[in-house]
Amino acid sequence: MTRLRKSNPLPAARSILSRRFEAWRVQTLDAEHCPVRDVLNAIGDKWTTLIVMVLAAEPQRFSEIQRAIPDISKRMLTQTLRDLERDGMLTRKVFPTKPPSVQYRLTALGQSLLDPLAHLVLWAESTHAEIKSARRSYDRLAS
Amino acid sequence: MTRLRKSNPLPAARSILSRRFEAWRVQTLDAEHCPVRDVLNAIGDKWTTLIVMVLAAEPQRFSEIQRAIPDISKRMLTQTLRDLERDGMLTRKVFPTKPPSVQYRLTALGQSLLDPLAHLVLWAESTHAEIKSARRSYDRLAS
DNA sequence: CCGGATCCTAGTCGATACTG
DNA sequence: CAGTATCGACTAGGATCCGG
Repeated sequence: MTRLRKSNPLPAARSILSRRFEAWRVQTLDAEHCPVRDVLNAIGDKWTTLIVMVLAAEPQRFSEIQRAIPDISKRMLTQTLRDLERDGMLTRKVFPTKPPSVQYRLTALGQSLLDPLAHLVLWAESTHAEIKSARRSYDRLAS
Repeated sequence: MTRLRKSNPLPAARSILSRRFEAWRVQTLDAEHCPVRDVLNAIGDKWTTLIVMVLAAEPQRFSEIQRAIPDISKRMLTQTLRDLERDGMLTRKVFPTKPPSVQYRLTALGQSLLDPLAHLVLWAESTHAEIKSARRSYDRLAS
């Protein structure tokens, strides 16, 4: 019975982060209280990160956010803002003007998300071309 | 007609990253070729990041990955692995043994994702308690 | 201006059964 | 062992109408 030997480790740098992942992996990944799953579930949807990034520089009003993200519907903007408020990522302040106006502002917790998010954005920008290229190759072979 | 003044900027540090976001915001966010949307769409699903993290330390076989992520179905594991392969994040190597065995290994591109991902994981772990607490408060008020 | 309420569709995901 | 195929449930998300 032919069997694969224990697969050899990746050639180069097993960074500290890699080992961190290993430690993480043996941890609770099975449960619903896994932080990673919970967080990814929260920010992995279509609009959350975009909204957080729009609010990064300064607080914005509902309609300002909507203008910044042209193709979001009011429904999803409202819902996503509510979820973010629920998670303590932003505060919602109503000004009793006429017509009313509502300002959304990142909390300290929300701002703390900007840093890891920025790393992801930079990675996205720097690898986007390569990913698209890989996709084209793959699809070309599959055709 | 009462109208809100231009909202005042956040008190503290407008970091370099914040300004980076501002620059990013004026850019193409409207289109489908926006890198951020594309990438978030790719890694924002339920399993992608978990699989990448499982493969972080060393290449793994199909069933090894499945054991590491107990509640993933074969269907989703296969599909997510295919998507990752298509995006050039990992390579798939079939050993013509009997029964067959397939090894999945992160490419350099896939490994480059580990770094931004690690930041996100650390953030998730360090803020998870606070987020859950915020959620409880919110839900308590809504009840 | 800022939503809430409702309806509806398209995609995501899981369960199960089957194959080389 | 490592998948594929098919079905059906669930849900994210869009369109539209309405209201303070």
